[in-house]
Amino acid sequence: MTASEVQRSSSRTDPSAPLTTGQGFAHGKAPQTRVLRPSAKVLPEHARGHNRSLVLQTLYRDGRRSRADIARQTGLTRVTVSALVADLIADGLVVELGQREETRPGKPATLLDLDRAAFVIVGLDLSEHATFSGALLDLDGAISARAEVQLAGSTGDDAVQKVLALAQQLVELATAPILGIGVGSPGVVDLGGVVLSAPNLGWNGMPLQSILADRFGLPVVVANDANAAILAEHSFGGAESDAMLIKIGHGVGAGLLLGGTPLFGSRFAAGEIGHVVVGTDGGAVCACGKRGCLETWLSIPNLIERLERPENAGDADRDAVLREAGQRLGIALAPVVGALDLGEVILSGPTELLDGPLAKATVETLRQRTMAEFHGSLTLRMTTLGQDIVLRGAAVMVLSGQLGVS
Amino acid sequence: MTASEVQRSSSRTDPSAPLTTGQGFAHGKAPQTRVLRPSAKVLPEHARGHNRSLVLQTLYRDGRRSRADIARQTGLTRVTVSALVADLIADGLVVELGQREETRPGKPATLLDLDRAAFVIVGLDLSEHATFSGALLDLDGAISARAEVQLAGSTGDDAVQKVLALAQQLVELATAPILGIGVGSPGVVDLGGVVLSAPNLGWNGMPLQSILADRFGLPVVVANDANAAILAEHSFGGAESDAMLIKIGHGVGAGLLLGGTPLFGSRFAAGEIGHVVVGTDGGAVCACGKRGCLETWLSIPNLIERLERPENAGDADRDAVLREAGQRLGIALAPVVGALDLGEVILSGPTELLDGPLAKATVETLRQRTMAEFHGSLTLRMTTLGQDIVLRGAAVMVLSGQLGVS
DNA sequence: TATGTTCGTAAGCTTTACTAACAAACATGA
DNA sequence: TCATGTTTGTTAGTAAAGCTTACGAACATA
Repeated sequence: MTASEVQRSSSRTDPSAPLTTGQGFAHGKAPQTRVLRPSAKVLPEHARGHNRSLVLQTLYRDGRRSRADIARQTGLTRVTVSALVADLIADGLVVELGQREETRPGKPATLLDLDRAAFVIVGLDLSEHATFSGALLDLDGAISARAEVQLAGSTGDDAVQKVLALAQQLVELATAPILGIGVGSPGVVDLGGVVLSAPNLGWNGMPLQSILADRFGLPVVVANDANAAILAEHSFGGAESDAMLIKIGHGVGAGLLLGGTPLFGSRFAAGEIGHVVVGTDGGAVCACGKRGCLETWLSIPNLIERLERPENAGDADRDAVLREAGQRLGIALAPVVGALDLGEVILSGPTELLDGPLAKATVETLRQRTMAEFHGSLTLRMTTLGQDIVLRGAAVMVLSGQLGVS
Repeated sequence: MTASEVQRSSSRTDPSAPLTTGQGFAHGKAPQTRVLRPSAKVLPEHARGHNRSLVLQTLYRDGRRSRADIARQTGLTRVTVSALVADLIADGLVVELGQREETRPGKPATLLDLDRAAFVIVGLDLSEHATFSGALLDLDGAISARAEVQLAGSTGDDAVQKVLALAQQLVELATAPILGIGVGSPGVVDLGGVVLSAPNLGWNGMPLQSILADRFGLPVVVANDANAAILAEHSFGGAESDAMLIKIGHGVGAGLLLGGTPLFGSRFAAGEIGHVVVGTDGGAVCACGKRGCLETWLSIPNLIERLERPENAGDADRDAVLREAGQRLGIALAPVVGALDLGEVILSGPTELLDGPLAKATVETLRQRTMAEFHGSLTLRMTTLGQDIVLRGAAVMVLSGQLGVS
């Protein structure tokens, strides 16, 4: 059975459309600017899709449950759950595991679970400076194979070709049907997976999602790398529903999760904080022309440059540099944390630089500059997902879009 | 027909529950922190409520339409629209206006409209310093009667009594059934209308919504004043779906609308930016103990105090004071505007102080400190709704909660 | 006057999830 | 040992929702 057969089994033809009506990442939220038609009509079959996702999500998160268990947990009846489960088994998404061992009165339950080996997801991370990396992930987000291509200075269509080659490698490695391809790209990406602007790659209005969908005939989701990262942190790293992830690398970007939903912004540029000016006391000149942009304080190349200066050779000097960077981050984040009432801020990037004086200074500055009574419980921590955070976020986007699960 | 009969006609008993399943303000979004049951099951009747709201919304916004017009606009069939409209007419929400005058082939259409005089809304604004004000509003948000009570230093339960007295006055003034009571309160308000913290009124965990609902037996929505204001600006003032409203008065607060949905924050304290520290160069000591809080620069009492100093008597000096306040606001907002990719910032407060050098300096500072290429099209303007913005926002909350309309 | 168009409604169908009822399979206690 | 109670999953029938098809009414136009 192939992935496309799964789609056919629901008599669907559009490969990029979600299998269910779960709140898909790329398809769920319309790019509403000033909606004329406030919301769409709802048909009974939409409710069906929602409940299907609900069952799937229950199994995804808690696994090894009987139909009766699911019924109790979701509030649906056993009859309805049976019907939905039959659908899901027919689609190859759910399998019966046999009877429950546990000894208790009544007919023994037949345990179910997501067939976590039935599908794989292709995840791509385009956010590193010199390398495009990719992986095959299972439905739990575990990585079973890796691949990468060197960018070697490619931009524009050449860079697209590298993406296609990388995806091709991974598709060929797959030993199970592919549920979809998720891509975390730098820059500004709209809801249709068009990279509106990624200066380092020379992309302006590059329709990456369509290009990949046309090439592979699979569902594809393309989104900003930091947005992917915050989704990964939410699904796999235990992040709260109101959280912000700061991705510090060659540049500085952020992903925002508000009420469990990623924020895109009015021009899809939410989280682009690298060129916000920090403080009222000057700072270094930035590539963008302004003075004191967050990136001049915090990007890894800038940090390393300052750390390698002769006058910063000592441990105390090194700490001072990191502390100052952390303070600047705190100054920039304080208004955001205050205005959004965030519960959690997560840092992603090189641990050896971020997880120490820098993070400590950031959280201290945040506490000093916001209302302690409300934000005293603010958490700041490093990501627990390491370097694979974007890859795993890309998988979450596919899971969310195709199964309504996350 | 009374308002409570409307509810009974749908065989509903809970007066605080919405008539429809529209995305209600107070009831729509669960206070999700880490949801165990991801989302609720969906029954066919929920779809019905949604479509009912859809029809209502179409009539609310565009008015004077036939059943066939609505069908074309919503995508529902004429048959379904007829059934929904029959429901709405039975509930007294919609009336037939007679046949369309316009001469064209075919059977003449019967025009429908919301019965905009059938209900009134009680709106209360508790955000002023010395006065609670209230109004009766029709479904279009127009004010037909006003009332107010002097606070006279009341706090705690005394202040609640003043709210009840004000509401009582307005309820007695009503000449049509009351759709509900909307309240804009200062401080932190949770989704159940409990005022968690409003220092000036001495409220801590005050269940204002329940108190009002118990007293009047009507649907009640209580929310933060700035949140109410941004909703008013969205519904009546033409604000975009990603916008922020800064309410400057005795304190400084903000309301955020992201993707058309108000933001509440992880502890319901979203928008509480008055005590965020601005800049890196000190500033006046604030009542909260910190230095350089936004309120020390921008609150009206602080502004007036500085303007009335002898050394600021000249026009140029006055402008300098206002300009500095505007710059400080811009410094605080820049990271927020950048991170959220806001399209629009709206100021609410005394026009004579805000709408001039202050607003000009704010927008200039914002442009200087964010990425021009993305935020060059950022708009900053005064509210068009004047002093009644919170009252009208309170009405929007009731409309949204009871009819799924806004 | 005949024709075509549009509106609103009636009748019947499909889909959905519900309730009620039941057989199967187990534990438990008399 | 056997009757009883419990739990599971399924079958059958019902209610609600929106759909398609069809039709009469009311109009404009050739």
